[in-house]
Amino acid sequence: MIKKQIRHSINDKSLLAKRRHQICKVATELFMAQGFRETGMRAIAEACGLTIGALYRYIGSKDDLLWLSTEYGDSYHKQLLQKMKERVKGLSPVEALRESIRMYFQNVDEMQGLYNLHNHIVWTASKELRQSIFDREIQKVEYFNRLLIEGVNAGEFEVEDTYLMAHNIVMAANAWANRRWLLRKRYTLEDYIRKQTDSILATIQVKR
Amino acid sequence: MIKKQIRHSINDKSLLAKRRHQICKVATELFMAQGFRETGMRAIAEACGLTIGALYRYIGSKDDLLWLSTEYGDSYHKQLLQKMKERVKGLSPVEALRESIRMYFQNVDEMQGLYNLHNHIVWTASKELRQSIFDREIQKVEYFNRLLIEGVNAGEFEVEDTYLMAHNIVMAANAWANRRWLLRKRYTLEDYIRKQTDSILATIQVKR
Amino acid sequence: MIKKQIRHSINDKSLLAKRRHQICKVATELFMAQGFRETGMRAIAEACGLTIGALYRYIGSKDDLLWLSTEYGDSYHKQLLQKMKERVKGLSPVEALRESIRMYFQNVDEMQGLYNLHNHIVWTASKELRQSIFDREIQKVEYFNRLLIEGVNAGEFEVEDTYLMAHNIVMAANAWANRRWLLRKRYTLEDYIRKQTDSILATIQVKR
Amino acid sequence: MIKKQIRHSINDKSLLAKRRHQICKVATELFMAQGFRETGMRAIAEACGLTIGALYRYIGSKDDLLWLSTEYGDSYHKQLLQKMKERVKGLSPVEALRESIRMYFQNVDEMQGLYNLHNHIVWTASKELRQSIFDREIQKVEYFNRLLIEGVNAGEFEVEDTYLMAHNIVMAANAWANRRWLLRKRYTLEDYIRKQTDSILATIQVKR
DNA sequence: AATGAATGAGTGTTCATTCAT
DNA sequence: CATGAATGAACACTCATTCAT
Repeated sequence: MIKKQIRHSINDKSLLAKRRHQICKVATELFMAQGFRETGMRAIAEACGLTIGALYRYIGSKDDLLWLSTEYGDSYHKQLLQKMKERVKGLSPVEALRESIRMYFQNVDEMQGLYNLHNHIVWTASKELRQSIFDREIQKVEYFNRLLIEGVNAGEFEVEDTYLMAHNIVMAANAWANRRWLLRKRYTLEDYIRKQTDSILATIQVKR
Repeated sequence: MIKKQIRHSINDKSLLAKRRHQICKVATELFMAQGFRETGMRAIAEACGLTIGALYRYIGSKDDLLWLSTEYGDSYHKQLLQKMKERVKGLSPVEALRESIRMYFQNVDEMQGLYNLHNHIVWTASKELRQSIFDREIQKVEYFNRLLIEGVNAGEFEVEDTYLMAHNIVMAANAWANRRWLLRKRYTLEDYIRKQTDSILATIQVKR
Repeated sequence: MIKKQIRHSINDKSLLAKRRHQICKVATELFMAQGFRETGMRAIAEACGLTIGALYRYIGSKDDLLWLSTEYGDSYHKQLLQKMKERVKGLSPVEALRESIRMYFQNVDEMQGLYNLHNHIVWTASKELRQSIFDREIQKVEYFNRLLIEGVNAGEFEVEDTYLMAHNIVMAANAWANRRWLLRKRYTLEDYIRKQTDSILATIQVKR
Repeated sequence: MIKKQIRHSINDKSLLAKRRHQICKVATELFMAQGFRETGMRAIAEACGLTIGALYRYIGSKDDLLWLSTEYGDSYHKQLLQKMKERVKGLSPVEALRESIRMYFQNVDEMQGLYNLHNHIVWTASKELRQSIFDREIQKVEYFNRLLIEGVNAGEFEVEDTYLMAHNIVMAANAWANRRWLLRKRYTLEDYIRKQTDSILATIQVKR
């Protein structure tokens, strides 16, 4: 991950971290609700209960907020990947896939705002920021790709193109983030996870 | 479709229509290339060969251009739906699905810019505009849903949740619009269509 | 002279020229009175009877005002040099020097604001701007240097270092621009010119 | 010299004096290097090894630093004047002038930064500060004026206007401070001093 | 019907200064 | 005495929109 040094003028590290977390959260929500360009720094500051001057002690620029949010996203992304890897140790391919999908979709549900924001800004962001966001998605695709390949190798799955299937899984998760309001009319998260998983397994599982 | 009355001050109706079409086309292209906020009215006027003052005789505000572009998209959407319906008349459910997916994905490929623009602005747009954009997507989901239901009724398909499957088809099309640069590294459009279609049919087709 | 293309969005060229002249004059006065950094664009706009938006239709940035003022200065500088050259044609070295000094000092008196501004900003300006300002001064030094050399060649003057003498003449002119308030207590412009000229001639004129 | 009472909140007078001296030195250097407006209080505090809050216990405002730097300059100015007066005791007018010019020009060379800073800020400074800076220059002019008058009285010099000549000497010194980079291409400091002195003496010295 | 100069609220950002701890 | 987080007015600049011509 490309890391960006974000300017600040706060000595107290724990205060910096705490406030940045809050700022990032608030900004993400506002950006989501109104768009990046449409959200003013004054609105962010106000929503954080800070003055504009105080806000700028914790970040260097408006763009930094985007970087901050990708960094947060990145740490959560890494945690998720780590947790999934640990969780599936020793599990059968089918169970591994089930569990991974469940964990991933639940993560998307929890972090909905972040996922949507990143999906949104990716089209206007700088090259580096865009790359940084896409990289994470690609890593997730590759994680599921590996899972599927292992299942194929174990003789459990039969998939023509594991990569495409992995990609579809990630797209289904994205859909829960940005079509949620629509899907929720028909499915709970649990329903959605179960049905999508069943559908995938129906496609790839070797019938005996 | 919700229609919006867009202010103007032109008596000659055919001139109004002609100019609006041009303005909409130019604006849509600029929005796609640079983003909505990033494209100034001056740039639009210039690209249309109009002055700023003249431009405002044909539209009421910058936001109107978004509406115009939606309407523009809407006409293509209706055409597509119409064409698909005609094309599948008399075809077997499998063929109908194959053809519809092919036509739809090809349409997405051709109109990529418009799909991306609308996918993007949907998050910033006013409630009505957002609704108008999503409505089209829902109509597509419903089109595929009907196709699947007909296949099920005909005993050709076995699908637990047709709506979800239809939704996944639409998401796969969207993916071709906004992950194209990534997918193109692995698939041609033809590959992508064939593989996605095969995968879907593998899931739902009744084995005999 | 390095020329800078200054952004604007005015079609009417004569209006552009007229307004720019006014803006430049006003800005020069304000910069002189309060300093460059200390003078806000709003103050300039107000002093011009323009709104801030209108001001920016004639210039591209605050720095442009500095460039504009150097360009004006440059055209006056060239005119002065031209006029001096024409004036001294056929004159004796002594008369040529007398006339040149008179014309130059009078020019400094008239354009006092411009001379002072340039003397002032030269220390904070960009490299190019600084060069552009100094170049003019150097040209003046060289003009007087040539005059002195011609006098020496004609056997009229006896000067150890013509360049230094030329430099001193230019410094004496500068002094009238930026120590004016002090010198005026003791001398009228005419006094100052006459006394400085006499002093110079006393130093360099060959005694017979 | 006008003195300004500068606010502080320190009881220990020797600490106040010590710190102020340091602050003034550091600030003057930064102002010379980057300009007054361009140098932030934070940078000054940091360069002094103080916190922003501590800095403000020793001074009342940023402008005070300019006063402090003037006072600093003033002490050097007084020293110079004192030294020159002592040096010329018993010397002939010619020698007194030679020595004074040499000492003065060397001082300008050494303190170049301070001279330039004050020459620069004089145009932005408050009325009182400006007066304070100019006063020193006037004192120097008067010093040389007296020297010249004494020479005239002694029958050694013949000068129409001693004040103007004294003023020219001070301007020549200033030129070495703010045209140094240009003059250095042609003259060493020694050259410059000698040539200017010779030129002056050639003008004023009574020929026998 | 067309022009384009004018408007002015709004943008992101800075920085001298204060004051609770 | 020292700290440094907080303040908020000010800055240069933009741009959708209006309206006299």
